[in-house]
Amino acid sequence: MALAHAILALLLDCPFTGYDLTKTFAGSVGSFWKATHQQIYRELAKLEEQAWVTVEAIPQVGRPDKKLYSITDLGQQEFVAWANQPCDVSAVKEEILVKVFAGAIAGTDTICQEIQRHRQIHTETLANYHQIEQQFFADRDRLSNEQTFPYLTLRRGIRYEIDWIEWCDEALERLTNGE
Amino acid sequence: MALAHAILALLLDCPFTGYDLTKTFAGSVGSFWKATHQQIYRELAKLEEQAWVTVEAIPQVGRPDKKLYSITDLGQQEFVAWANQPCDVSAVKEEILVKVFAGAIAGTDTICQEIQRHRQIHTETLANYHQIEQQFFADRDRLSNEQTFPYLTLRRGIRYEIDWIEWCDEALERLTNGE
DNA sequence: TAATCATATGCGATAATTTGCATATGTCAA
DNA sequence: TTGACATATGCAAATTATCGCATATGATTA
Repeated sequence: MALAHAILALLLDCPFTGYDLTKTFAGSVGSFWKATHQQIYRELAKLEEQAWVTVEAIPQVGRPDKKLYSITDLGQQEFVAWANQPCDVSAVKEEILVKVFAGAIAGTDTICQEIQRHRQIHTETLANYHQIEQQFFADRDRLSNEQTFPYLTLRRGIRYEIDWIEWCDEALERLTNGE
Repeated sequence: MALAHAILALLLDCPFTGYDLTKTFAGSVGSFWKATHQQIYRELAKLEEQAWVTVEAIPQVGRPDKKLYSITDLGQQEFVAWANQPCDVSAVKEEILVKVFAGAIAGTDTICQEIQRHRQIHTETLANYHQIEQQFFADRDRLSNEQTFPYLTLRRGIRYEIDWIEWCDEALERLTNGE
C-alpha cells in the first residue's frame, strides 16, 4: 500500500500525470521509492476508484492525451491517517551480498568484478543526487520547513550511496590484500 | 529467485532444516536477506523438485520430525552459474521516507517520534550485529578466505545500521533546530 | 527505411511477498 | 488452566512486483 501513499505524497504538492510521476520516481523520488510505469498507472486507477484522486483529461496536439491527477480532500485525509501509523524498518534483500556470502565458491575474481561494477553504479547515482541537491537545495542551511522534509529524503539517498561506495572499497581492499 | 540462491548459499556450508534456516534468516543472514518461514518452506519444496537439494527426514522424540536439506552437485552448479551473472543494485523502498517527504503535512512531531522509534530499532539491530561480529569474527584482521566473505556481508549490515542512525540524528537536528 | 528516442497511456501473465492461518509436541509461569 | 514460549513443518488467499507486451504520435539519425 505504500506505493499508493508515495503517489499521494507527490500529489500533495501539485497535480501530476502518470508520465511525470514515472519520471519523478525514476529521478528524485527514486532515492527512497522506486516504481515502474506499470505499477504507477495501475495504482492511479485504484486511487481514482477510491476517490482519493480525481483525473482530468487534457488533449494535446501531436501527442497522446494527458491525464492529470489531483489529490482529493479524502485522499489527503487518508495520507495523514496513514502517516500517523507506525511503519516497519524495511527488510533488506541484497542480491550482491548473497553472492559475496558464498564468494569462496563463486570465485574471488568474479566477486571483485561485480563489486567494482556496483561501485560504479553507486558512484553515478550519487553524482545524480548531488546534482539534484545543487538544483533544488542549493542553500541547505536556509531551507524552509516545506523544503527541509524533502531534503532529508535526499540526504538519506546521498548517505546510502556513499555508504555503499565505502563498503565496496573496504571489501575490495580485504579481498585483494588477503590474496 | 534470489531467495532460492540465498538458501543454496547457506546449504553450501552444511545441511540445514527449514527451522534452522528460518532462525538464520532472522539472525546473521538477516543483515543482507530477510525471509519468513512460509517463504523458506515453499522455496525448499521447489528446490527439491528441481533436484537442487535432497531432503532426509529425521524422527525426534517429543518433537515434530525434522527435515534436513542438503545441496546437490546440480544445486552447487546452479549457484555458481547464478553467481557469475551480473545482478542489479536493489531498488530502494523506504516507507518512513515517504512520510518524511510529506512531513510538512503529516506534522513535525509525528515525524520526529517515528524517526526516534526507528533510530532505536536500528540501534538494537546494530548491537546484535556487533555481537555476531564478536562471536564469529573476533579477530577480523586474521580471517581465512572462507571467513572473509561472510564477514563482508556483516560489515555491510553494520555500516547500514550506523548510516541509518546517523541519518536519524541529522534529521532530528534539522527538524528541531528549524522550529 | 529502420532503429532509437521522446511523449503518453495501458494490459496480462507469472512470480514473489505478505499475512493469517494451521498442525504437532512440549515447557514454564501466572 | 491458560497464555506465552519453544521446536518443527505447512497451506491459502490477497496483494505486490516483474516482465513482456501493447497502443498512439512524433523526431532524429545512420
